[in-house]
Amino acid sequence: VIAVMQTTDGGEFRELCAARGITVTHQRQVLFELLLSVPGHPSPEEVYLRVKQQIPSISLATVYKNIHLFLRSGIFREVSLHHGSLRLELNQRPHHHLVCTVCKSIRDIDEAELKLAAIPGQLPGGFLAERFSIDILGRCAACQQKT
Amino acid sequence: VIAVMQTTDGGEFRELCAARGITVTHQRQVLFELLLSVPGHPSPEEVYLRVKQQIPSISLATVYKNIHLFLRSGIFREVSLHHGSLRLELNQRPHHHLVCTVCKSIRDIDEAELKLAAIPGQLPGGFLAERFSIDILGRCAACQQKT
DNA sequence: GTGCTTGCAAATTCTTTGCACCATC
DNA sequence: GATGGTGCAAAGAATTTGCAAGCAC
Repeated sequence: VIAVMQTTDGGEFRELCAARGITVTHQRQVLFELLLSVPGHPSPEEVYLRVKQQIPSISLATVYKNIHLFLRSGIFREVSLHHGSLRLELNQRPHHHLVCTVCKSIRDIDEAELKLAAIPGQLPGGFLAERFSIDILGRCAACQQKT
Repeated sequence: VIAVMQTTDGGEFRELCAARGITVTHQRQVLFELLLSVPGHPSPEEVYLRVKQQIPSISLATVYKNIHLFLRSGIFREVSLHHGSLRLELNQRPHHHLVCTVCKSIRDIDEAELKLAAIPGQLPGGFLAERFSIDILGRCAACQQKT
């Protein structure tokens, strides 16, 4: 399911918000339109610097609050879940991860339990692959019950 | 290739260090043995609290420095690359990521370019999968040249 | 003995929070 | 006009850095 449409006519954002019970503000509207147009995987700080060009008075706190609002309501996603700090991988067996999007817990699953295709030898941009890592995102049993 | 063997007889760590030109210190040895025995995906802070039980005088800074040393020399890994801050996913097409372990850049690759197996419907621990995300880790073209 | 490592404290970076004022419904 | 949002500044995490003293080779 694609949460965000490609068009950018402004009315669309109001609909997204209406459907989720989110108040529409000027800051949110501009932030939303900007995020649709930004390439790559920007950090909140990078986003802030860009929005600032359209709303010079906007604060970094507002950008953070609204980014989190968008993430919570499923309008945008994180690249990979941000655990707030570095996490070490100590499991030496080939495995992948079941990551809970609610509590951010990580559970390992043996590679053998997933039937995988091989990585193509040839990757775009001359990228040299060394290994790969699959995150299966969803809800752990405990967080399903809390709903 | 498994960088770390299963045995924990102490001499092994010296070999690992010798092979990489790393100085062996008491702190490093204890940290290494501890990491081999810790389950899950601990943060530096969690690791610090545990090492402290064996070396009460150890500092958090030393734990950080040595964790990074271990990561740099390939003795341990991160769960997923830590970019220092939250990163937004704005690409609305189904895709995965080519992540450079050197410069930490993220390049998208269309899902169609990878032939994938489906996720099993039944996952351990009653985990409810919503989507999945593949990181292909390696070196981007630019970082390959710098070597 | 030399050079790298440690521990401490201070500095940075990233993110969140409290609060007075303002905009939206 | 009530409710929730914004901007500011301060507080809080997470991480890094500078430096004097100590350990490894």
